[in-house]
Amino acid sequence: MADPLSRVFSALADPTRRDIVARLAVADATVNELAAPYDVTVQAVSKHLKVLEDAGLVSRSREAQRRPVHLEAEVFDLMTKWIERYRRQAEERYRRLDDVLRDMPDAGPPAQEGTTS
Amino acid sequence: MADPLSRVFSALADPTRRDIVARLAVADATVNELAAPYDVTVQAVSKHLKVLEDAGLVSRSREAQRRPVHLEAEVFDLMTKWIERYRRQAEERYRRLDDVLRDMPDAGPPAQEGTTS
DNA sequence: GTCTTCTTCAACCGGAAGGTTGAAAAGGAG
DNA sequence: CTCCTTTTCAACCTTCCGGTTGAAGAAGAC
Repeated sequence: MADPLSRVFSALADPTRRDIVARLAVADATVNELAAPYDVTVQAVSKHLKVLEDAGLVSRSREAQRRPVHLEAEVFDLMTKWIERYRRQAEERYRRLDDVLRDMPDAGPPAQEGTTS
Repeated sequence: MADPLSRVFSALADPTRRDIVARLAVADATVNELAAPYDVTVQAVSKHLKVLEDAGLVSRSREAQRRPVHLEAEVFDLMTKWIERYRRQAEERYRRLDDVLRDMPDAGPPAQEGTTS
């Protein structure tokens, strides 16, 4: 899976990873601290962090043996832009459909609407 | 995978499905029409549409044998809200960090627990 | 040096994802 | 009714994903 957008969406498709992101939004944390609340092994959380890191959502620095994890907010823009683009497009299309229907009082389409029975 | 947010993120983690969404933002389409550009079988696209439908991103009506697929824009809000929340939080924290660093020319404690008096 | 802590690497396992082929519904069109 | 089109269902296969255990790096602490 090469493209960045897929990596970000995929990374956030997991509830545990979203929870990690939520906690990192409050404060940086180490792998051990992050793993504490969950009943999975530290290794599993380390894997989750690798996924988040590959997606560009977090970065890790070094501080003695510890590797504090930091949330990188910029990548969110990628998603937001993608989402907003198609949302706007879809909503505009929706609006336009309303207009078309208003301008078309006749010309019975096959849609089984109420049909003025 | 029960929760709606995971379903939406997961659905959009696939490039083909994102492309389908992009095309549906322009106009509704049938399964056959949607499948045409890709070099996968129609069945595969039908599966993709099922994923998108389960995520609430598209809906299907019935029109003779055809099942026109329609993009539902509302679900995007779920994601947008989630994303914006943590992005804002992270950015605010970033700003605050700048302030802290400016007010703290020295004194480097390991900054373990919060104790944000 | 040795010990301890924090983290990651490697191998493995079960299940879900995305693809295929083949057949079956569902509904016109002849 | 018989065909044809559109779509989905059912198996099946392969790869990826999230989890495990066990061992190995990395960097203080003693």
